[in-house]
Amino acid sequence: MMKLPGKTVERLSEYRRTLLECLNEKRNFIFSHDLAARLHITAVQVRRDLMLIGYSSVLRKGYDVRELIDTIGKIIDSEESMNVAVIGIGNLGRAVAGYFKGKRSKLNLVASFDNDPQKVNRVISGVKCYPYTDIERMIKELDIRIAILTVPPDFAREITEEAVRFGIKGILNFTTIPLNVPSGVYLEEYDMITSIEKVAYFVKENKI
Amino acid sequence: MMKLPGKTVERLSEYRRTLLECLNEKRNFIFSHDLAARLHITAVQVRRDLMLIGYSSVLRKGYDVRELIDTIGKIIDSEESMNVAVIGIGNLGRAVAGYFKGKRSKLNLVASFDNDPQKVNRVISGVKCYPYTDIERMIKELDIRIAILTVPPDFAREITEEAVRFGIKGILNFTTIPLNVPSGVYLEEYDMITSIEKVAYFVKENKI
DNA sequence: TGATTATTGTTAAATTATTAACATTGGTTT
DNA sequence: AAACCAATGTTAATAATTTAACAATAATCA
Ligand SMILES: NC(=O)c1ccc[n+]([C@@H]2O[C@H](COP(=O)([O-])OP(=O)(O)OC[C@H]3O[C@@H](n4cnc5c(N)ncnc54)[C@H](O)[C@@H]3O)[C@@H](O)[C@H]2O)c1
Ligand SMILES: NC(=O)c1ccc[n+]([C@@H]2O[C@H](COP(=O)([O-])OP(=O)(O)OC[C@H]3O[C@@H](n4cnc5c(N)ncnc54)[C@H](O)[C@@H]3O)[C@@H](O)[C@H]2O)c1
Repeated sequence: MMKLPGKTVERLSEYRRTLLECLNEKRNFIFSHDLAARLHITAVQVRRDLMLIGYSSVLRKGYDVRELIDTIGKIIDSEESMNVAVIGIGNLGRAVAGYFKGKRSKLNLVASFDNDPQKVNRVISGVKCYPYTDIERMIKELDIRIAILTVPPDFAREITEEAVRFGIKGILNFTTIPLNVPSGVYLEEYDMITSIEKVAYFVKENKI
Repeated sequence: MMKLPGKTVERLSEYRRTLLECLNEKRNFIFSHDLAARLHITAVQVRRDLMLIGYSSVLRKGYDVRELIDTIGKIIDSEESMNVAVIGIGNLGRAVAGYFKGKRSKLNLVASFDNDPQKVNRVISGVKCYPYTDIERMIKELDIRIAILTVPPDFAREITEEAVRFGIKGILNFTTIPLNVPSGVYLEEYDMITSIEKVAYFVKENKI
């Protein structure tokens, strides 16, 4: 399977989430335009994405929900589950940890790291917090591949550099500092302020 | 000024954040490639974006940091400041509120709403929490335009429908439910799980 | 001063992403 | 069974976004 466009990967994740909702509703088949409507995109887009992963519908009943969930899993999940850690278990870190814990079977949140003595060696939001000084050892011991970065901006660069050196292969950066990673490490950044400013801009423009 | 592409608006917000950092460092001028490097994009992209907003550099010293900050503000900020509320002041809501409070001069977080009796009528993460039942009155009284939605997924649709009816013009949706809004209302959605799954996918692919 | 260099703004080209078009498939209806 | 229909997979067209190319400008230097 050739590497998929990032946008398609994002949508596959969304398809799966939506399909899981379908299962809850005891819906076993779904048409492309139905799935599309739930996500407010076009049916063509759905069909095109599914074409890229080589999934075909059955009969004229639409896509087999369960089967498609599995197929998407085969594409976007890793074979064995992948371990994730939150670095900086402050306000945002706790929210993410609490939310994430136990959500995805193939992605396990196995640790958090912090340097606040009040926090280390406790279970916070369902996940054990280790002292940051142990990060090298724990990354190796727990085979952590992905880090969610929620430390104060000033520490983001240094911590990233270290985490990568110790074996982290993917970073989701919620700090406001753009990071540098060597090739071979995948970086995804999200800046809330940017999102809100974007909303504000289009609200303003609509008014005119 | 014609309506700018969403991507450009996002970057303008990022440029401004970076330029504010420059001011802190007492840097008063910056070259396009410098600004680009800090954000890990290309200099051409910076120049093209600035072209779109009609900003020109001075001399061969690069862009005047202070001036560019102002220019970007004129483009993406609204004339008078715009009021924002968080709906659902749980884990994520509190993180966002605490982070956002007092960050942007033109965007004021003026209220939060919740239906938990333990939370209403208290100041939480620096912002007053009102009972959800007062939302109609408060949106009007405080002239709230933008809502950040951090309620449990099951309530997202209904709350959105009401908020829009009461005058909300922009929504930043952090719930996992895709929302429907009428035209004239701007919607931005962000799904953390999707981001993490995307990271996991590319980590997996890199390995191969 | 005149050549050189660095940096810009802008047009054009390339790339990426989305949407449209349409022939195909197999069920449904008359 | 013939005509019709709904939905699909795929190719082609369109639109959006990014990158490249390059002439223009002014500072620097020999
Ligand atoms: N709260 C939000 O909604 C929000 C939104 C967007 C971005 N952010 C960004 O996310 C980051 C965290 O935000 P927050 O509100 O959770 O802040 P916070 O201060 O509540 O949390 C930061 C945590 O990092 C820990 N920490 C500090 N230095 C550390 C170090 N050197 N090593 C390990 N841990 C360390 C602190 O002890 C704390 O627990 C910030 O960079 C912020 O800009 C937050
Ligand atoms: N925590 C995260 O990092 C995270 C990440 C991604 C998405 N989300 C989404 O964000 C939302 C909130 O997550 P959370 O972790 O903060 O959950 P939470 O349960 O901590 O917070 C939800 C808040 O909404 C309030 N609420 C419930 N029903 C309400 C109603 N009808 N009207 C007004 N307020 C109501 C609750 O009292 C609570 O304070 C969820 O939809 C979740 O899927 C959270």
